[in-house]
Amino acid sequence: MGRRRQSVTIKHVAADAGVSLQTVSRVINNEPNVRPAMKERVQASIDKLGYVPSIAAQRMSGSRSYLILAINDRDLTIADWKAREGRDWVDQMLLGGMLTCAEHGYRMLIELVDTHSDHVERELGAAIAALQPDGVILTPPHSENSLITGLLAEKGIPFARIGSKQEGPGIAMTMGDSHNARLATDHLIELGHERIGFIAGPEDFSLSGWRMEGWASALEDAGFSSEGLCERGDFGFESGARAAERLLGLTEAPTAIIASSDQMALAVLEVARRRGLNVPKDLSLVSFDNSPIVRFTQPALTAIDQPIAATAARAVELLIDARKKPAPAEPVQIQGELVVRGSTASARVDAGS
Amino acid sequence: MGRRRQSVTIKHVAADAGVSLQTVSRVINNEPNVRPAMKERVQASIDKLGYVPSIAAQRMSGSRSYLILAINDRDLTIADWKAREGRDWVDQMLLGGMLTCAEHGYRMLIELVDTHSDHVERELGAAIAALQPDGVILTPPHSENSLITGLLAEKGIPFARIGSKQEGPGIAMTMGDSHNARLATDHLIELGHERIGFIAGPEDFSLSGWRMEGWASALEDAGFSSEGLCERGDFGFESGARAAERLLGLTEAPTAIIASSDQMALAVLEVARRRGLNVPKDLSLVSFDNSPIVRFTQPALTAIDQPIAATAARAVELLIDARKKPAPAEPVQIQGELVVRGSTASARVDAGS
DNA sequence: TTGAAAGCGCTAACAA
DNA sequence: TTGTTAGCGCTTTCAA
Repeated sequence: MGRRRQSVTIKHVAADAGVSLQTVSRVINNEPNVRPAMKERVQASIDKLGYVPSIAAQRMSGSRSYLILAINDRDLTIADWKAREGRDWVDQMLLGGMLTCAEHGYRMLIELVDTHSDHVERELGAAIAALQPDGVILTPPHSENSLITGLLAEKGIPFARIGSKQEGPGIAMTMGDSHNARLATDHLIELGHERIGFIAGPEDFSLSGWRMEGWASALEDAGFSSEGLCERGDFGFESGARAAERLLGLTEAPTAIIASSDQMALAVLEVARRRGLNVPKDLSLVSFDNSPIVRFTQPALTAIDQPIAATAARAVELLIDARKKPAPAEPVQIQGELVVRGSTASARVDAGS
Repeated sequence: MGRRRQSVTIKHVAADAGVSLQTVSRVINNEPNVRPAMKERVQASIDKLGYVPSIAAQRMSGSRSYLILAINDRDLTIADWKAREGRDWVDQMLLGGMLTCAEHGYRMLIELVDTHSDHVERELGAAIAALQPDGVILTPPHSENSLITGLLAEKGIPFARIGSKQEGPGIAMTMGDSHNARLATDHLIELGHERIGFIAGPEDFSLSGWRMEGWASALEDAGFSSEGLCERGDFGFESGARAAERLLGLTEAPTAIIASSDQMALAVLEVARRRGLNVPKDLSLVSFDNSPIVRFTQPALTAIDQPIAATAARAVELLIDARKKPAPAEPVQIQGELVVRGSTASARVDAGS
C-alpha cells in the first residue's frame, strides 16, 4: 500500500502559480496583504489543481485544527442508542453542530466521556492531546464538572457549557429552562388549571432547579400555590411513575402535571391510565424535550421543545469566534417553545360531568 | 491566546526516560526491537507525564490518521434529522462504528455528501484531502456510486461498501437482505398466508432487488405465486400509500404485505385503516428497518431488524485491518432478524368470521 | 537493539 | 506586498 501522501500540496500550487508558499498560505487563509491580481492567480491554481489544505499540517504549524469536539456522557448516550426509543438528542446536536461547522470549514466530532469515573481528566485530556480541537462543547452533566472545565480552561481551549449559568471560564449557555417551564405553566393556567403538579429532574442538573423555579413563579404570579405539588425524579421512567403516584394520590390531586422529561411524562400517562384517568379530560400533561417519542403516544403530548440544534449551532459559532472576540459576558440563552398537542385540555370546572 | 502547542510531546518523554525519540515512537506503536526493560521504562515515563501522541503529527509523518470517515447522503440525513420522527440510522452507525473505533484508538467522523450532485468527487475529494482518513464507510446510495468508489480506489484508501455485493475495489457488505425478506415471508407463510404482497424499494438501491428476490423465492419454495403482488416504492410514505392502494385494490388482494421500509409500512397501515381493514386480523404487515417508530404504531409492527450497528462495527474492524490483511474476497454478510410484534397474525381461512 | 538525520505540509516570524 | 527561514511532533529511512 505504501505511505499515503497528500496528492496536491501547497508546493504544487506555489509552483503552478509561480509564487511562494507563503503567498498561497495567505490566500488560503484569506489574509490581508495580497494584491487582488495575485490572489486571483493563486486561486486559479488552487481550483485547477483541486487543492485542499491538510488539516493535520495546518494544526502542526500552530494554526487551527478545524475540529470541534462535542462531549457527551458515555453511559447515557450508549443507553439511548441501545434502547432505540427514538431519543434524538445526539442527532439534533449533529444537525445544529455539524452543519454549522461545515459552513465554516470545521468538522464536529463526538466524544463519549464517562462523567462519573475518576479518570475523567485522563479521558478528556487524551482526547484533547490527540485531536487538539479548536473548541469543545460540553453537555450536561459535564457542563458543570469542575474537573472538566478546569482542564479546558488550563489548556486554553474555548468551550461552551450547555445547561449552565455558572460564572467562570467557558461560554455559559442555557435553553431557557425557567422561561420554558413558565410557558408550560401559563398554558395550563390559561386552560383553567389551578393545581398544577411538577415532576422535577435530579438535583445535579442545574436546569432541574431552573425549571422548578419557572413553574413555581408562574403559579405564584397567577395567585395559585405550588406547595406540595413538586416531586423529584431522575428523568427516567420509574422515577416518573413514583412521582406521578404520589401526586395523583394527593387528596387535592393536581388537574395537570408538567414532567421534566419525556420518559417521566410517559410514566405519568401510564399511571393515569392505571388509575382510570383520561388524558386530557381528567388530567392535562406537558412534557419536556419534545423528542420523537411524544408524538406517538395516545394522546400525543403537548411538549416544550428544547432547541438543541439551535443551541449547538450557536455554540459552534461562538467557539469559532472565540479566537477573535471574547466570550459573551452573560449566559447565552436560546429559548424553547411550547408545542401544543393532544394531552392538554381545559380543566373541568365542575367535578361532575 | 497565543498558539497552542502540545503540552507533553514525544521529546519530553524521551528526555524523561533518557532515550531517543525513536525508541519512544517504537513503544507507542508497539513495534518490535525494543527490549522489555526499555519498553517498561519508556512506558513509565509516558504514564507519568500523561503523554498522548498527536494524531496530526502522526499523520504528518506518513503514518495513520486514526480517522474513519462515514459518508452519508446529505439530503436524506438532514431530512431525517429535521423530521424528528425517530429514525435512528445515524445513531446506530455511531453506536457500532464509534465504539469500535474507540477500542482501537480511532475516531469516527460523519461526513455528509450530496450523492446526486455533479460535484460528488470534489466534495469527497476535499474531505479526504483535509482529513486523510485511514478508511471510509459508504452507505447506500453512495456504496455503488462509481465516481466515489473510483476516487477512493485511486487514492488507495480502504473503504467498505454497505449494501453492495458488486465486485471491485472496497469491501462489499450486506445486511442479508435476501435472507431477511425470506425470513419475513416464511413467518407469514407459517401463519397460513398464501397471497403475500411486497412493496419494494427503488431500483437504484441494489438491496431493493435482493429483498424482492428473497420474498419471491420463499413464496415459490412454498408453492405460492408472487405474480402481480409486487409494487415498487421509493422508501417514502407517499409511494407506500400508492403501492398499498394498488395491492389492496386487487380482486385477489393479498392477506399480508411486506414493506421495504418503515415509512412505507406506516403508509400501508394508514391505507388499511381507510379501507376498514383491521391489522392484523384482516391484513398482516411486516416492515423493514425496525426503527423506533414501528413500536409506537397501533398495533406495533412486526419488523426485520437491520443490524446497522453490527455492520458498522464490522466495517470499522475490516478497515483497520485493511493495512495488514487483504479485504475479504466474498461480500461480508451480517444477518438481520425478525422481531415479531402485533401486526402479524394467522390468515383467516374462511372469508366470513 | 538503539539512535541520528531528514522530512511530512503548513504557518509564524522575520526580512526584503 | 511578497518571499525566506525555521520549526511544529512525529515517523521513516539509514547508520551505529
